[in-house]
Amino acid sequence: MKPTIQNSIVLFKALSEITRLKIIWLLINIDSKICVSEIIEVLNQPQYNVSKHLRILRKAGLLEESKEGKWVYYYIKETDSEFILHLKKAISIISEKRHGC
Amino acid sequence: MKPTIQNSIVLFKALSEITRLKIIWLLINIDSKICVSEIIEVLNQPQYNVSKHLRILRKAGLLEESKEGKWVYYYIKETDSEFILHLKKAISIISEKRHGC
DNA sequence: TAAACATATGCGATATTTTGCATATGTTAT
DNA sequence: ATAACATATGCAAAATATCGCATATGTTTA
Repeated sequence: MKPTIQNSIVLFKALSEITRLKIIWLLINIDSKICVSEIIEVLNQPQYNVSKHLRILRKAGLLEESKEGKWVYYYIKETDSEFILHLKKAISIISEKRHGC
Repeated sequence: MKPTIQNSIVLFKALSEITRLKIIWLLINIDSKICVSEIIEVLNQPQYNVSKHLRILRKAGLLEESKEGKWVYYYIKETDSEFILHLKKAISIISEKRHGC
């Protein structure tokens, strides 16, 4: 299905914040799931902000979560949306330098 | 050249506002230049806002302008950035419904 | 059961973005 | 030169997003 312009805005907004874009970039590039505490460590951001940003990414349809005991893992949601596939390809091109720290 | 994460943020922000996304969608889909007053008419937005949004899109590197007499025409900037090319492909997929009015 | 750990969320403070208005700039027509 | 038209811009107000803190929820370990 083609996205509406409103859908598209939600996705572009989700990707317009640096911590969120770093999370997505990381997940696309490592190509596996990762738990919240690892994201906090890699990006060096407070727990509550990482948590809020993950929620926004999940609501936008970019991520999914799986709860495993104490931990919550996040991973890139599978999609057949051409729109999202193009966005992912774009993100995978972003330069690697200085994403953590 | 690969974009930095900061470059990417500028682009995603530029595309995160509905009037701006509509302008880009329009220009990609008509595949020609268009003058400011036409954009104002099609999108039914005040002149000063259209003008400001065009400026943001131009500064982000998505549009270029050409002044012709009284009028200023805007058009999609040619690029060889793979990142921007993927974004354009994504945008061209967005559903046509209700972009004006 | 209590403590420790991992994550989420409500709310006010702060920062950023967008809007609306007034006005400026530049061009063409009379 | 003046008027009419097309577009741009500065600034304050309004709207929105983000952050920081406190605290809540849920899970495991002692």
